Amino acid sequence: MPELPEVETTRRGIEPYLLANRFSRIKVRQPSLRWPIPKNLSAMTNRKIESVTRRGKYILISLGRHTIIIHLGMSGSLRLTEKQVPLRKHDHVSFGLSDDGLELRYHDPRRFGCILLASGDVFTHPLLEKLGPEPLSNEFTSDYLFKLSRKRKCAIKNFIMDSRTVVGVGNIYASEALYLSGIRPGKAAGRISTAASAQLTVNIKKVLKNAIEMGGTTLRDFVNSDGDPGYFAQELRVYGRAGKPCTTCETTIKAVVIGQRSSFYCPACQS
DNA sequence: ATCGCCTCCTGCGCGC
DNA sequence: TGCGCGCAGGAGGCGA
Repeated sequence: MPELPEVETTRRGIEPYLLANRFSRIKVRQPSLRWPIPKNLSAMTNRKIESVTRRGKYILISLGRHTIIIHLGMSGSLRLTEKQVPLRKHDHVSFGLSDDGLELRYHDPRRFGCILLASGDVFTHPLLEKLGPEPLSNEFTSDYLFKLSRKRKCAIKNFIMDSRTVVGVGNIYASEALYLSGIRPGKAAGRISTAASAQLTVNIKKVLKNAIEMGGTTLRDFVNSDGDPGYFAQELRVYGRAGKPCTTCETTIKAVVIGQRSSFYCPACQS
């Protein structure tokens, strides 16, 4: 389940190899991802790769007029390998690079991810146009979060995981940020105080920044690595710790399901 | 407009 | 040790 930090780490890992390079061959083996891979993806060869950016959990590879949009879903990864390295099961797409004998491979056992193609302004693509601010940007402020949450009855955890509110907050970091902010995940978004909203904004930024920094340490040898920056060894305070003692007060951590997703909190530290 | 449920898919963990 | 079942999970889409 790549969350934003894993996606950003992947982006940073592949960027140096892609920039100013070209795809010499694009081979699609399994086109059935979340949406079918467009047939003309394979035609996107020999175009200069102008940038490798990220919007939310989408990796954007700009080829000038066209942009390849890649989402890793929950089991996807992108790895660089030498072309002669045998394919693994679930290596659905290979992007051969022209310069250096390397290949970018999209691997996704559960196929919840997607690879799409946009032409023109990628930010008007339906998947991108309604996205909220980047969590680490100056646009994501406590004031913004507070105002947007007014009169909202949904759980605060669902609210911060909604990409229209803010992008890139996945299930793990939502639980962690709410813990650090002393807010119960099931609390109605509209009932969050200004102080809690400020805490939450800061802590969302904090957990994501921490994880990205930890990811940075895995960037060495991105080529032929296991391609899975995966879950950084960041200490998780509540996620997956149901039944274990809270690291602050030793109260037993509780698990609840909110919006079909497992959520964890300390009944004493969070209200 | 907002909310909550459903869906896609495979690997894994658990229970027997 | 082996098998089968059920669950997890990002996020768009849809029905209420």
